[in-house]
Amino acid sequence: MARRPTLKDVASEAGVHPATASRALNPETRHLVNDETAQRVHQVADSLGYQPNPIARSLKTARSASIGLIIPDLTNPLFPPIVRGIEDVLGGVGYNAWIINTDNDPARETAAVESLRNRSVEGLVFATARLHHPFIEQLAAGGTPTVLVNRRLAVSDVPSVTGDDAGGVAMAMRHLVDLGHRQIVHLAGPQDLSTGVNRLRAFRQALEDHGLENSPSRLKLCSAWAETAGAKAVTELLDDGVEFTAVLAGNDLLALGCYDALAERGLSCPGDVSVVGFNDMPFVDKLSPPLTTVRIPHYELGAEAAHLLLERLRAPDRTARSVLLPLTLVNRQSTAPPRRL
Amino acid sequence: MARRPTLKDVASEAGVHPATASRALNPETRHLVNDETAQRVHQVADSLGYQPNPIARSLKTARSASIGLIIPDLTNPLFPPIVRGIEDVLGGVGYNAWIINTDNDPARETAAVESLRNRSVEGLVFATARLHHPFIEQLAAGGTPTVLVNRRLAVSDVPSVTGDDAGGVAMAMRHLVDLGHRQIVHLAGPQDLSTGVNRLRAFRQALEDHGLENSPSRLKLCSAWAETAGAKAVTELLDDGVEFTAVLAGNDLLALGCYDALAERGLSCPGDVSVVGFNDMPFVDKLSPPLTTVRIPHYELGAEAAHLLLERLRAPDRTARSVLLPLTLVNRQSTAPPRRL
DNA sequence: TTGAAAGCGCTAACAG
DNA sequence: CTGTTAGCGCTTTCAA
Repeated sequence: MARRPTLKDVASEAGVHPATASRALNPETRHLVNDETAQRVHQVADSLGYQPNPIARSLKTARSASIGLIIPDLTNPLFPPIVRGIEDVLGGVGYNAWIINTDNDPARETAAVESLRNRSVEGLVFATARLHHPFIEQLAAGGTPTVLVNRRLAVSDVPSVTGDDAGGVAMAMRHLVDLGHRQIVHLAGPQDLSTGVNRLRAFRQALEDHGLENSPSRLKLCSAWAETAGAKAVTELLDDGVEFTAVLAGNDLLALGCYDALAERGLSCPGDVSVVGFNDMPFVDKLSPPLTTVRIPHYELGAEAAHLLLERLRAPDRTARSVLLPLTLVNRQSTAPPRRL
Repeated sequence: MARRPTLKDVASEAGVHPATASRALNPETRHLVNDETAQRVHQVADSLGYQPNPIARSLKTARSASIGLIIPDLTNPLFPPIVRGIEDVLGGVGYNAWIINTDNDPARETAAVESLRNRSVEGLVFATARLHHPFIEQLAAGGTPTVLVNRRLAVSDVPSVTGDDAGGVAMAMRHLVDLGHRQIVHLAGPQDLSTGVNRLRAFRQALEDHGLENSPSRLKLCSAWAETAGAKAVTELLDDGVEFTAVLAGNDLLALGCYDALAERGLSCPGDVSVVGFNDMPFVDKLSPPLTTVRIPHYELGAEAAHLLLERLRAPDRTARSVLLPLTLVNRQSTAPPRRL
């Protein structure tokens, strides 16, 4: 197999110095070279099938046209669309992403970031942010271009791209109230994540806005975004005799658990209890009943995060900006007017 | 921010030549150096927080401790487990993967592979293989270490890791026959993919094995692994008055379409028609009825593919070997004895 | 506008 | 066992 041509090959074939060939081939520096020469170099490069060696370039420039993407777990259906959004935008400008799964293990996170830095990644996108996340804060404070996606930090100027949870909850609650519901419970997600606390906060706000009683018994804190946690919460609610006609689940998995618990007690959805989820995961439209849920534009979240990061790379001194993407209520069959008044 | 220490820093701090430091730090060559010296070098490296620069190493060695992984689309729930299986195994030996989504576009595939080679990836894993796939065949013939996962080529010695479709279909068919079904239709997937043809072939074999009539009318070729294709196929079957009591769908998406078509015609599953899927995608246990399906161990497929590739990298001359992983039937509620005899 | 020269950080002959 | 030397392929001063 013939050795791949190098810049030197192109240069000698075109009768110029390698430095000139480099300048001619690099769009950034092409203007420094005689137009005619540049064209010749390009022709030779094409005919030889020359492809620059990104490794050599990285070594010299300490840049790599790549970024690191840190996610909890690729098999969680939330993340693939985010990843694709990021990759599609990056790909458009010749960048690539290294994807790391941390399984929410801080040790893996730090190790991964260390190894990414050795690879000279130019920036980092985290989908793993907890409300208090010293590691990320340090990194960002240390000047590493960093963007958060899907989740954000509690107080910080690290730019983030997230869904407008407050708006989403408000829509969901209005929907339930419009249907006639007055006794609504919330299955809140982990309170160390921005999504968990923001949705809970918005739930309380909505109760107030609609003049509904803010009864502590109508709130369940779930320690994980998991079906079992949702089922457990609803079972306890039922056992405690809490009255409710609707459930706002912190996410779709919790809503799924809710379905399970309801079914186990012989309660029908939406006949006895309406349920609203969050995320619009794949296939929740295939449940029975199809789940009414607040859709988060995950692909767009990723795309926007990539844009933000690229912008930071180009203009590091521009002030950080976070973006909130609008959510939409997907109205399916798991919500209906309450049976009892 | 202090410059990261280089090998030279470590060497001078330890009072040795950089080459010695290199040998001491690299496990492969550590035995070439005095034990005492090596220890000192390691200590200095630790205290300085030295991390080798993989880019410089790659440039020198033309190896990169990374491989390329070419998949159709990360948002298809089939692939994330495969990816994780691969990454987990590779990670264990210090390797990483570049993930590329092709969206089944051959042009993107060739472009991606080209760019991966520029990055000196040491091998390639394809999850995009079609039965006839000249590009992959050329690559493998050209000496690029290549492994296929999930799908394989028609005739070729390119090693692959796939599920045992024949065995899976046999199990599913036996299950249906044991329930009493005699009129079984197959929704076959795309016939340019090994999965599509292998399952169809196994279906025919099973008909023969069980002494069932091989009626052409009981077969529908679907042009895509998509819900709409499955729905269309079943609707046509019904319109044509074909008699059947069970459907073996080529995959879960096709089975989903089958559910839709059945529901639209007011037929119940499994009361009127039993349905078996393929893959055991996430959440098919939440459908109503929960889908009986043939489970493919996607994570293990990925892990095995990574092992195979690593082995090829270590011993390129060993003869290529393909592996077939056993499938299991997940018996849920979409199958039952036929109503009519 | 182009060439010369140096060097990014590392490893691999080769000598000693 | 260790040091010397050279160079992977590219970019970037600096000088002409």
